[in-house]
Amino acid sequence: MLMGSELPPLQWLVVFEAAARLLSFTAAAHELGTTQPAVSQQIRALEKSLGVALFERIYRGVVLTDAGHILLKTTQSSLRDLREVLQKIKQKSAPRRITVVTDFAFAAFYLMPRLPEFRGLHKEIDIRIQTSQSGTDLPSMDSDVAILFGEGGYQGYRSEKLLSEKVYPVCSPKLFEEFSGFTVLTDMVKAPLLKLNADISQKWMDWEQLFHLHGAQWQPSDSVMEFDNYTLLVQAAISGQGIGLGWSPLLDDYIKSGVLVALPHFTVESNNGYHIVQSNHHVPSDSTKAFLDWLKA
Amino acid sequence: MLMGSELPPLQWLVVFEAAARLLSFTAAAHELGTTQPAVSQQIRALEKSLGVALFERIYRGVVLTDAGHILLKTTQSSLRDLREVLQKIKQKSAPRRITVVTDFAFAAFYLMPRLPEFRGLHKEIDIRIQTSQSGTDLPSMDSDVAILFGEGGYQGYRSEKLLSEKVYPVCSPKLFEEFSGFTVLTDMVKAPLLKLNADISQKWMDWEQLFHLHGAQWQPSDSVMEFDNYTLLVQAAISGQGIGLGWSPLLDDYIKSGVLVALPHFTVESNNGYHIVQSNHHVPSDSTKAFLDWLKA
DNA sequence: CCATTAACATAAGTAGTACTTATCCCATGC
DNA sequence: GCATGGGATAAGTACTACTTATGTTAATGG
Repeated sequence: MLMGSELPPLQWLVVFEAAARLLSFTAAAHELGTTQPAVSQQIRALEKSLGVALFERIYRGVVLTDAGHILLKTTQSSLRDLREVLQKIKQKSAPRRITVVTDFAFAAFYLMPRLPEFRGLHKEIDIRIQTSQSGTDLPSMDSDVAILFGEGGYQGYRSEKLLSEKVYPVCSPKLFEEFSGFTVLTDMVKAPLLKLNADISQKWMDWEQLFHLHGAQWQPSDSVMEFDNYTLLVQAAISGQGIGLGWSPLLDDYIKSGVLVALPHFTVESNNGYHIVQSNHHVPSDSTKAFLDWLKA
Repeated sequence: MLMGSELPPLQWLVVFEAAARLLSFTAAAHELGTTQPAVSQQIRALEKSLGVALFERIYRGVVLTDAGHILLKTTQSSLRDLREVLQKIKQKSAPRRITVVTDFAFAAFYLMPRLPEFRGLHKEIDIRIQTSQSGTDLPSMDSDVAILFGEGGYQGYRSEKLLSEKVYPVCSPKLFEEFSGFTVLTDMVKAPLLKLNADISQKWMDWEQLFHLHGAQWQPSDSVMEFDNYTLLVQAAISGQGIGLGWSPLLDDYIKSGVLVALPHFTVESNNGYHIVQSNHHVPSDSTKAFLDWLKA
């Protein structure tokens, strides 16, 4: 008997993959160098262990059920990954593709603009960026390295601080002139404040904390615009709709090019920041090391 | 004997994973409900079939070799994926996480800004965006859906046009005033033209084609700035450094908010565009369908 | 310095699984 | 209504892989 959470014999999945791809038990048997009854029996066993039909038996052939389709997709990608890595190990060649997991803001404002530079240095390495809304879902990430915002110290992972959180208000040059610079904090409420929606911003600094750190009291006023997304907030700031919070160095390029103006008087820092997070159990490949060296430089 | 490209018995990998995780054959045997020699033999067989040592035998235990580390990473993620999907199928529950593969520009300018809206509609679905520099590497993508730029008609895939390529020059409002609008094409060479580096732009329209389609001759001049990355080019356009090419609707938000001004006289369209690409063999899940319906609306 | 211990390796017998061969069954098409 | 081509079933067999028993190794302690 099979235990609930245990895997069935994985050979069954190899047989299933061939049969599902070819939509024929006979053809699958031929490809696998075995016989049709062997395939038939293994598929039957797999279906029994799952309690779900994977194929519908039709006249002269089979078609996949919904469950079969779902299983095929994952089976193919997993088997392909395994085949690939086993091949690589046989040839003793290092992996050339690295996957980086991070959040939308870091990907869009920091990583993507800089990646071509890395590509210039290491043409042979292909970087895949993976972003997810459920940002810190560490256990399910099958990445070489993650770059996550937080306090650091992730259980079961090595983490290293890449950037400390450093926040300053930013606005368009036009708005900056209009108010002839903002010299005291209370000036700022004259302009609309651009704010990230609470469940998006997660651990990021918000206006309330910034005011508090400067010894001022934040009072929610009408002149606040909420955004679901940092990209949209930055766009609004650029177009002069209000004052946003800028993370250094995410927005450095925008400030350098004059699209945004920083109000450095009101800069605040915290113990949070972006961390390079890697699994304890994995030794980084040479490609990963090259990427991290470049990132830290 | 084992054929070159074939997989070894996958049970070996399950045993390997346990042994590598626990760094003990005895403990792995205990976890798997078997005996230490069984583990020892399977590891030996796996190492023999790969021709590489996976463990280094040290006093009272084992440690992973480099090859062992590499194999562990992929093995863990693949086995986790398989366990997950088999569990899901047993419970007859639909997948709730979908992975979208696309290019940097589409991700940064179109998808990411709009995703919070989708999240509002479907809180239970977690969207993962995966971008890669080797954009159209279709066979190796294990995604639910890809959104790729090109002509459509990918071998072995269903594709459906999402957006037609529609390009117009864009610049900052300031530059636009400065030249009191650009009314004829040749006006445009007065300002610096922002250009994507050839090996990045791939199939995208470039200035040469745009001039050609308007019956004008493009002559490379000094007033051209090259960029490795569309994000950087757009930043330069926003900050008034020159005229860039804007893809509709990627930059619509910027134009709507007044950060950029479009020069619609010179709009050109092509048969290229962004296509929704899905594998022929996979039936989209309900989550995927919901995402695609939202995307097309 | 030798005995003990705790890890993995090896060897050989055994048990159980899974493959093969042969046959059956069913739906279609001529 | 018979031939065809696909999968299902059944039973014997062969082979794989597990178990038990023993060997090997290296560090520790008396």
